Amino acid sequence: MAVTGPVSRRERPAKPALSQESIVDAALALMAADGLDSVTMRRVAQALDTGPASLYVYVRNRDELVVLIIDRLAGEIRLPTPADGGDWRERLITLLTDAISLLGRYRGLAVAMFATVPTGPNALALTETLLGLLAESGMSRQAQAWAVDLLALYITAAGTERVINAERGPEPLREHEVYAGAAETFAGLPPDRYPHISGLHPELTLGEPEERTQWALNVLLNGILATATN
Amino acid sequence: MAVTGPVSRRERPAKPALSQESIVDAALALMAADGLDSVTMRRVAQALDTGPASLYVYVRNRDELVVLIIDRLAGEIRLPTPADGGDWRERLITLLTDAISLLGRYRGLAVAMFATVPTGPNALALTETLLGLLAESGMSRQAQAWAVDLLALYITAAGTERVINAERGPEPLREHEVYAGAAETFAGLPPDRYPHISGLHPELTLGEPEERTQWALNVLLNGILATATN
DNA sequence: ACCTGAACACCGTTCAAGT
DNA sequence: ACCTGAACACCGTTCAAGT
Repeated sequence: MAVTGPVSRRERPAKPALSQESIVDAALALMAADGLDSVTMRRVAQALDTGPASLYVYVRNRDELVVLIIDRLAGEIRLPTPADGGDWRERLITLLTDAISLLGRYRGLAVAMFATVPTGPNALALTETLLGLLAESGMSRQAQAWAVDLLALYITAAGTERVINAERGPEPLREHEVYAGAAETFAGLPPDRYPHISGLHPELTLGEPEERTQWALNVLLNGILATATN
Repeated sequence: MAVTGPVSRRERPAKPALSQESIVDAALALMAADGLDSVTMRRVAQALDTGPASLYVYVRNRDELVVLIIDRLAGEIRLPTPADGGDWRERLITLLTDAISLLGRYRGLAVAMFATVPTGPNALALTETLLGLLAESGMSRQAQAWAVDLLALYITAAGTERVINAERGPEPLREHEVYAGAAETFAGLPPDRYPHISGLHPELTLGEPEERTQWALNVLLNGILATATN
């Protein structure tokens, strides 16, 4: 019958060779499904069909793995080119909006970015692009420098707020809980003790996240253009 | 000799009665010394001379304990009264600066605030005060509502950046590492690939944190006043 | 009702031993 | 050099059993 020999035995999907890249791949799959908290050394190892100790050959520790994940995801943001048209401000707002949306797509990503100064190649390319757009604005050099920091701070912070929407998990989205919870708390407050909070109903809970973000980005750019750096 | 009986035997500092308050007290002591990560149920229990299971009588879980800690710390911020003088803008900036400085004093606090919508009494009092000041500004009602959110987002984010300074731990402050690290990374970058980053030296790393914060707060307020809410 | 010892189901990281 | 089983030192939370 069939010749015996180095037959390709049917196996589970071929165990991928261990490498820094394959480790980040596996981590990213966990991240996409269940957020950064689910990216444990043990679970990443399990996904790669090995033990946790094996990962330490390619990665110093979990923090370094997180840094690698962040830079990989930073690479997913499309950087605008001059060919895209639009003035610096339009292109900048598009870029920042994209970044916030990415940060909101992975639970735990935005929070993790506060703990790290992103210096990976993709993060640097992003900073470079950001600074290029700001350089076109005509603002002072010091304003450009501080602006890039402030904008990075804002998109990271805004990203943490968006994440609630992406909730999956066992129980079906908590989005309702959170929003209703906040609105409800404000609504149920005694007006004599909290006159301003009560009085600002319904404005406090009005507006879609996207609308509020666009407003905030315009606030930042208008403010930066209007504020002296000394 | 001495009368025997209900003598006060020399003991270690009297074991305090367990209560939600004593638990938060113990947690806060750990927090002040080593940051939020060091506030584990097991260590809090140990500080109170009991086992971790005992805490669950007074606190649903660790998350609830963190919420209680946050509100307790929110109570430490001095709220300005009309007697303080100054217009709304001055008083607002003072309040926000104080909040950022508090958030920077406890490692992990600011990051934790992103995970929770603070609805404790002290946090609400802070929001009420903030809205009161914004109400004096003459901006639209919608702008007031969105502004309080944006300002809260900013102070929390700014708080996370400050924390590095408060580093203690075994190894003596990493402050140098971080700052030098960032400056060094930027300085060592190939100018042909990163012309804007390289070209913006030394502005990128210029300015004390306080100076940058004051600029950012003015950016936010100027921007808010200059940006329509629709 | 309040408290707790012991257990359960996890973590990150190290290290000696294998190939 | 690369890989790994087993261990170490931790976690949060639960639960049956005590008072």
